[in-house]
Amino acid sequence: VARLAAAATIRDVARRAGVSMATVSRALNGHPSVTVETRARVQSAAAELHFTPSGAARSLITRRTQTVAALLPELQGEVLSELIRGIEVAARAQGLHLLVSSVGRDDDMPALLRSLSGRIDGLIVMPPSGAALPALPPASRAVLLEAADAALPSFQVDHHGGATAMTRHLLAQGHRHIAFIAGPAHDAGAAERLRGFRDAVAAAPGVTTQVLDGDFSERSGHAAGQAIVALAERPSAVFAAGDLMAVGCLAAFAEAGLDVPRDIALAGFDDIPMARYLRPALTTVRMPIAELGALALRRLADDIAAGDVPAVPSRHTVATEVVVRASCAHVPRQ
Amino acid sequence: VARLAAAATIRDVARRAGVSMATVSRALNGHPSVTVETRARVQSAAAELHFTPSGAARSLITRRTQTVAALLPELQGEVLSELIRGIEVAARAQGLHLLVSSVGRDDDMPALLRSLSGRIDGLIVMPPSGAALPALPPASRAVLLEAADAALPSFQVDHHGGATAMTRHLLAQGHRHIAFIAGPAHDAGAAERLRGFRDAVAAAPGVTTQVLDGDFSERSGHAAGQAIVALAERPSAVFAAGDLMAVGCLAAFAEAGLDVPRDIALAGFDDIPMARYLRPALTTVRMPIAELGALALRRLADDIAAGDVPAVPSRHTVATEVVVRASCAHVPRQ
DNA sequence: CTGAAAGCGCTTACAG
DNA sequence: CTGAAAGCGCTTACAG
Repeated sequence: VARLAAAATIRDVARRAGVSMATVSRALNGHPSVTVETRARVQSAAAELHFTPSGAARSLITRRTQTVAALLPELQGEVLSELIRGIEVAARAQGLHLLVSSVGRDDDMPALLRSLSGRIDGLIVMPPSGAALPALPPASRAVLLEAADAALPSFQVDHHGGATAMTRHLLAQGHRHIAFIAGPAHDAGAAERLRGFRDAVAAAPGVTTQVLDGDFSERSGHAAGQAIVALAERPSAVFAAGDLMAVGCLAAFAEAGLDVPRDIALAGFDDIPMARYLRPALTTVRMPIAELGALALRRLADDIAAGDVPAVPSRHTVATEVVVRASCAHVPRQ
Repeated sequence: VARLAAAATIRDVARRAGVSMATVSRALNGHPSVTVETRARVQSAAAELHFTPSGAARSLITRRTQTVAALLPELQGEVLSELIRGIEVAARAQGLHLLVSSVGRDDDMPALLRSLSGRIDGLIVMPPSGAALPALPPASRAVLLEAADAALPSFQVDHHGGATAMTRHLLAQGHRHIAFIAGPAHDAGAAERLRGFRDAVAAAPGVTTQVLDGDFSERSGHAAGQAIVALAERPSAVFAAGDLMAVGCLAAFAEAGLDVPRDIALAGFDDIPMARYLRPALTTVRMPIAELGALALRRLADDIAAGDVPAVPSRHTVATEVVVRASCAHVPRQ
């Protein structure tokens, strides 16, 4: 039976170059105290043998794996890929490998963390919506995403600020009766969006509101849209806490013969890729997801670089942006 | 300055349990030849010290890292997350960690592979569109995605079959003049879709076709749609090689006052999330992306488990599915 | 059933 | 500038 060739080790290179293993190590790692000739000899020996140092062996002695893990919940397609992209690009810029693992609410986080022990230099954790933060090993470097903890650095989207900004935008357009389709109560981000909406309207006298329940699904948005259509006093604008709910709401309005934005304005939150292709295109709140991931990774890399000095916990909030499209039109004053 | 606590090692556990390191290792790894009492003593000592074995040390001696890498191109949001999800879930089921890295066309693949040496048991590679397959280290286990190679196992979507099936669907609906909006020529999948379309119409006598250029972007689909509208003999159906191009095409038709599907039928390929929310909802070809990733991972895991016996190269094709929605209607025979 | 010892493939003070 | 040696934290024949 044929066998896969065994990889060359530093010992093979040393023998071939006629030097010690220590010299091979120094030559290949760019240590200054190596003659140009020696280095050249080592390099060609290494090349001839296709030598690549073993990451495992190196990690064992240097106590660095050049790897970080991202533990992420099962997210919607676009958000997940944006987040991974942001983290991955930043990781590569730092020379770090990225291990990803999704974690469901009933997954065994402790077991996962144990299996990661000695394989990573730190981790980025985004707990599943509504889940408690898992206990992290005391010696581990970690950064939190969309969650906060007194002991760890964390990065969160400013859901409150985004909802406030969008609500102010609607108010500025003249809307005085606004409905809000909320996300699930157990989701911290959804709760913040609702709070942002409430805070913004509280600051605007004479505005009436209506809050409808939703769960971020298109279906729940559709149901909310139907409920809004049936309302005795119909709002002039609807702010859905998630774009998918806005999509469902839009369909319900179309079915009821309501034109958006002429009869009723509609805004969403998330800026999913579909938002700009809807008819009318959806006004919404964009979140810097990739940026969020990149910031977390860079902070983690900094903390790792700091060595065994404990990280100073700190909370960071990243700003959102209102993206104005056709689904919200100015309401002329009566 | 405060310090992060150093993690306990197997030596600490041994001392605490009053046994040798060998016994600790055996007890913790479920080796049968350990007394229940000894195992219990070791386990409680390990628990008290929060001991978790070092992955690096274990990898060095066992020559297994329990980790595989996925080298993926910069994909569109949904495809990337589906693929990662498929691979990740399958990896977890096998007890493997997943390292992900995106690789652009001008990224230094060899350097990346070198930095991965000794950190992974194998890899899944999906080369960027139009890029040559990188040289893989001879000793590495690898599986290819959306590419083929004589020496490696590979998994590919059946683009040709999907395009053929969709074309047949259009033919069966009575369409005799069909336009095809092609993807970029350098993309192997796009070329296969075009070939599938051509093969299907070649088998149907008396059918006229028209092939327009596109690059998978909405913009190029929009341009193609405008060109189709301006055609002297307008086709009764349009098959866009990608959903985003279908979206652009649909917009061009709407601008020209053409109703889909009454005036003209439209089909896409990919089944992006948006497809079902379009008005009319888009008939398209769905690809089992998560399944593709899962199959590749499982094959890789099998090859790894086979030890140093070289893998038998083989090509696998995963089937697609025509998803019929409102954008294609039956054409009554004249 | 358990222990002492060797060794996985590197890096790094310590000498010279 | 270079080498011999120790050691990172494990696992596994080999004895007993």
